[in-house]
Amino acid sequence: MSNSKLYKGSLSTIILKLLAENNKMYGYEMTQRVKELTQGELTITEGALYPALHKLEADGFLEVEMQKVDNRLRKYYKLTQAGTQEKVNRIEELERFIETIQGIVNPKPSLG
Amino acid sequence: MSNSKLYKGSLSTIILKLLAENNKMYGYEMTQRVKELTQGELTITEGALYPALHKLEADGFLEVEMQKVDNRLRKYYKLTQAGTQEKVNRIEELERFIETIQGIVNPKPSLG
DNA sequence: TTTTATGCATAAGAAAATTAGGTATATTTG
DNA sequence: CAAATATACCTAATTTTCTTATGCATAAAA
Repeated sequence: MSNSKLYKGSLSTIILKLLAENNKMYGYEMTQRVKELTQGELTITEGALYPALHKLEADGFLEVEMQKVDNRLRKYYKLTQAGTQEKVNRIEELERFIETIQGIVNPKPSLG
Repeated sequence: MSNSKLYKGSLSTIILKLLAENNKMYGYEMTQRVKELTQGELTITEGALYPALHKLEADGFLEVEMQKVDNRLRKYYKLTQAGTQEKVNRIEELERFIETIQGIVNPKPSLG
């Protein structure tokens, strides 16, 4: 319940941000981290997450390192150098979007 | 230049908000108003706008009134009662999204 | 022993944009 | 006056990015 809609386009920015803060993470871990960070408000579905990770990797923003834990396979992702820069761009873009939309949704009454 | 990305899903919320503030507007006017309000940061393309307006109308949130001005036809939209309520819901949802994503992008350091 | 959690993945379909075009009238500019 | 720009609507093809529904496999909990 009370699940905030994920606006399309914001997922890869979230992934980049998580990796910028945590050095390396695996997919399942990201879904749990987002739940924590948002107190359950946002659920990243696996059907969205894995393709997004694959695309970021294909675009050269992430690199992969496999690791076996408890006989289960984990696919750890970390930012490449390009990914570190891309994270900066995407965060800027997201923050610009938020400011911009605030200008529409909470318009300041014009002075004068 | 410097054109903030429109996160998919936010357009219809913007439309509802504009109509809540202006009683009635026509499509072209909305594109211009958004440019003004965002100082050119956001450009609503017509290929996105018109289908979105038609969908909001089909969903019963908007009603239409034609008007001829200078021999050119304008299609004025206004909120229905359902549309007025929907606007409240969408704005809430958008604000929840913004808060939620702030929690990821600008996480408050945990206390203690 | 069955369900839940962990961990990856893909495929079908829907939603919502972008891009590129089309029509038409009015106004501005060279 | 002709050409370009602004006003005003529209749609079709494509792309992007989700949701929903599966599937496989191991580990832990009920």
